[in-house]
Amino acid sequence: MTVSLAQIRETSGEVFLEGCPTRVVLDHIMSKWGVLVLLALTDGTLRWGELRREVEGISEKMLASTLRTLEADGLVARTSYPEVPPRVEYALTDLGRDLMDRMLPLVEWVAAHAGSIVER
Amino acid sequence: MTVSLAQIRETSGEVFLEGCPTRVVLDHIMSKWGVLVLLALTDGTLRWGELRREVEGISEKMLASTLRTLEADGLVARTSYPEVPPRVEYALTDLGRDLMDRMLPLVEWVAAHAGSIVER
DNA sequence: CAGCATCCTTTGCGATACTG
DNA sequence: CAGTATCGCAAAGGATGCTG
Repeated sequence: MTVSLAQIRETSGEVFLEGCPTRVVLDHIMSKWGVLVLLALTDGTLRWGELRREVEGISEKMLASTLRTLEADGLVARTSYPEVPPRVEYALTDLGRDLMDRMLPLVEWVAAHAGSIVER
Repeated sequence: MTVSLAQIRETSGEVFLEGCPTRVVLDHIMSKWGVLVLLALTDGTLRWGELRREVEGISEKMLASTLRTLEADGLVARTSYPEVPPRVEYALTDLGRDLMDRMLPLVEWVAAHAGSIVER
């Protein structure tokens, strides 16, 4: 056992309580589009249009709101260049990269097992 | 860097494509209630009622459907004892424990950082 | 106790059209 | 190009009541 649930309870014993900050952040980063956007940015900086194409199926509305949430959380940095036509780039912050270091093993595991899980 | 996105692309290069199995499983285990139920069961076996009380705020309907999904995915095992009154226990399967080994570090990180993230 | 069925409200989300 | 605004529907989810 490398990690214990007890440790989590110590750090934030409220995980199972409504309105707990952990639940809020969990909802952001583990949302359908949240993970995919974060995952896409793990590759490196991407522009709005690239992001939209990379995360297949995402609507402009959802991309916008997902990015705004992640930016507000300090996980994604938005840089806009004062050019014409406008160019805006999105990248993970240090915090975001820190997060993805923990999330990638999980996503890897899922990617490796998803096939056999779904085919039941 | 311990893991790379490239590895994920190799394992399941379709993560960013619609209908990809990885997306489906991701949606199950990273859903609002999915994580919390899995997390609760990391402690050990729980009965229906205990689960309902542990995961504060979950409705019977959502607990039922979440458990059915996770059971169908082979992550949670349901054991019903032929007694009166009925007793049903839920526990992680080996696959489920394997999954949680990867998810706990992530949840731990979130629990540790959620406070400072939300207060922005 | 451990659920399922039903109804009904709320939310998420897509589609479309428009702007700096 | 990189968004915002508005509409409308379908799905998520809550409340309640019923059952083996």
